[in-house]
Amino acid sequence: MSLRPTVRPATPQLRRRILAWYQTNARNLPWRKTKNPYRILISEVMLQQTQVTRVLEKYHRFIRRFTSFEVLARASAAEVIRAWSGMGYNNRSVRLRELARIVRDRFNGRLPSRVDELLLLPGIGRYTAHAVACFAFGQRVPLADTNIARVLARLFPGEGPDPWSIADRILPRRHVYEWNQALMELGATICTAARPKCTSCPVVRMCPSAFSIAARKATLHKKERGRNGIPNRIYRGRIIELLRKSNSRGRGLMDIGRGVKPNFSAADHKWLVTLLAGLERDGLIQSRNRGNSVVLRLAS
DNA sequence: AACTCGTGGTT
DNA sequence: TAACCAAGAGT
Repeated sequence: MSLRPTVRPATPQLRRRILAWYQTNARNLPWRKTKNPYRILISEVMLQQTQVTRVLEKYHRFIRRFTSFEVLARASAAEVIRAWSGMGYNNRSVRLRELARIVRDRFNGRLPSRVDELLLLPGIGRYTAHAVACFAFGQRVPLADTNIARVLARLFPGEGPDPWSIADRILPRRHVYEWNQALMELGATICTAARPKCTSCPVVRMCPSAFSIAARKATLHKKERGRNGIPNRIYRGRIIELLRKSNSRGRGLMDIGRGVKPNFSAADHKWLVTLLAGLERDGLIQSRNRGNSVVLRLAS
């Protein structure tokens, strides 16, 4: 019996090369210069489905205005929603404030550090829980986001569709913070979805997919039929954006509808009412009927 | 488990 | 220009 498997995994070399590459190629991102759990959490939630360049614009202003869980918990929903302007997925801002209140009321103002505790908080799923555990609390946990999933799928084709199991298998003992950041960095800057820069890749020699951009599997997904084929969330966003500017509008539904949808007609009334109910249910707005008109405002 | 939730840049 | 894409989460 041999002392080691006949086919030695290439992971040691893979780790070395990727970590070395990261050392000299890491972007200078503000959330990489702190281990403050609050700031790490804010950055990770902002980064959900949102480009780094967009987050960079808003991150500083947000944490300067809301400096801690305590401050964020004390703010009104409307304030937080306004500060979220331009970020998209406005539900995240509401959940972030709810999270801050839970941390204040039930965790003595300190963010839990364990993954299983983090997962119970609103707006925190598997990715964010692991990211916070690793980046803020230094824990040795694997990480898989869309970048890492793409990198691993190209490096290890045929190991199944679950990036988490691969990430777990190749996770190094040490330098886990740098490792997880490096995998994301590689996916974001080199191993990109559209035109991977294989000539600049530190592990091109170990990559079965090098220079063979996997034919984008025809994304079968998402109908998202709204009005005229435009998803409802677009109109939701327009309503929120309107309310960010003018706090309250006491007008007819017709006026509100015309404010967010061209050619808004009486036939769209029911649709708009449903839309507003959804926004209210999500804690983004409050609406009151006042006779023949409606008063809308951002939630308090 | 498919669907929904913004926003704006890139192709 | 229409489609795609971006540090996912909730239902």
